[in-house]
Amino acid sequence: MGPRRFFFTSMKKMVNSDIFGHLLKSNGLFINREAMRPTYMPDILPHREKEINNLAAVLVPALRYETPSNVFIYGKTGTGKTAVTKFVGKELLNKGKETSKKVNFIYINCEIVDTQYRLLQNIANHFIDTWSERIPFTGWPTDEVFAKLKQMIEKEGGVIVIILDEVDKLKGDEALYNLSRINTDLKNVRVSIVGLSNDLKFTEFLDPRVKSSLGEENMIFPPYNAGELQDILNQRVGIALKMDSIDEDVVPLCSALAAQEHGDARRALDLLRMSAELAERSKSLRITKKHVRLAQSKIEIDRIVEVVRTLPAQSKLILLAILLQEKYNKKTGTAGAITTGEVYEIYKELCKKTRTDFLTQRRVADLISELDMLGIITARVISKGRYGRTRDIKTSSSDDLIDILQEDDVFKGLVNYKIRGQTRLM
DNA sequence: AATCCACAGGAAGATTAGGATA
DNA sequence: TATCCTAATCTTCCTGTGGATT
Repeated sequence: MGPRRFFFTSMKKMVNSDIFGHLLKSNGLFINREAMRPTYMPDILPHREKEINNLAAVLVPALRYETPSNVFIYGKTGTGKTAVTKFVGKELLNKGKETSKKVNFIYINCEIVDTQYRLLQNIANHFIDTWSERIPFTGWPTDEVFAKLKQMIEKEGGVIVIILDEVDKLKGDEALYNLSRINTDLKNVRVSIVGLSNDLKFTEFLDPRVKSSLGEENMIFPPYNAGELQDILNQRVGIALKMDSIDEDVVPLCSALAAQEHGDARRALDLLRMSAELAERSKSLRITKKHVRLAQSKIEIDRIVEVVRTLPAQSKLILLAILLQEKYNKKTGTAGAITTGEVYEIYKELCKKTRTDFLTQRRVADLISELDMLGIITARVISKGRYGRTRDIKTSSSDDLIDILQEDDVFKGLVNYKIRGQTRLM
């Protein structure tokens, strides 16, 4: 053991290994980095007092062992649905403990837990330490899990509030139907459900029985306006950052930019956090508008890179065709304006090279407009008079997307693919 | 004013994939 | 495990059209 230990300690001295220590010491701008993460739960949620009170009013019967109404809450992303419900839930639990009432509060994100089986399993496993053995990931018939769940919560007693975040992601409405009727089979315990959704039309094509029983109360969270976003950001700045580490026009800028994007508080926070991190990395003493601009473009680029990376193969081939044509045009000095037809021809060539079978032009046209909607390219319809009507296709990001496509093994050989010198009118 | 290119983009049917059900 | 259902994907066939050219 001795020599080995010596080896390592001496290594440490030899190599310039204290990279983190160096970064740790360089006094950054943060006091509490966590406070800028979207998961952070502040003690006060600005501009949501009304929503908090409304929800609390609906749930308060739980503390008297009465069944609270089921609630549906709508609101776009970043309007504080999750934060408000979690906040109220926490308070409810506290009050329950204080008054020694049996109140349970379960939060489930249906985007992750998206089938009836896993939903029931998830709820049931909340009570494992109070009673019984765990329900396995798979194997049991669904109705048996349901029966077991009822048995378990009956034993638990009291009132159980279940939060279903992103309910619209839940597959099939059977789960909701069963849950909404669960109270009829229970004596000792009351269950109430709070569903969160960012899709206003969600209930429209829901089983009417579920709709009426779950939508006893409805709440709508409006988007934040720029001023409200400023208050939220300022609150976080106070917790997260050192004094005097931020220009006073930074928060208004972040708020304004996020307000344009439907008042999404998460966006605003991400933008601010990224600005702060960029400022810190560039060893600036204060966060300035410059950093916000940088952060904004970085977020945008990150988004595009992520989207491109997860694109289906066919779309990738189409995108590559566009990129190659663009490169070719740049080299030959041909002016922009790539048409659908041109893209399709190259796309077909690429498919032959990769031994992929190609889609029809009709379909490719749809995929092109899909790429347009994702913001990777811009494709607007133009008329070239006698020479027809087509789309004018350009990549919208100046960044080199070819590198990202190259990660895909299939594309390795294609990136240097030469477009045949085609003589084309105009 | 008439023509006509090179597609856009709608409708409907076929095919496929993934999940539910027996 | 087989098969059945549904939603997404893709094809086929189609009609429509802005504006340079004739």
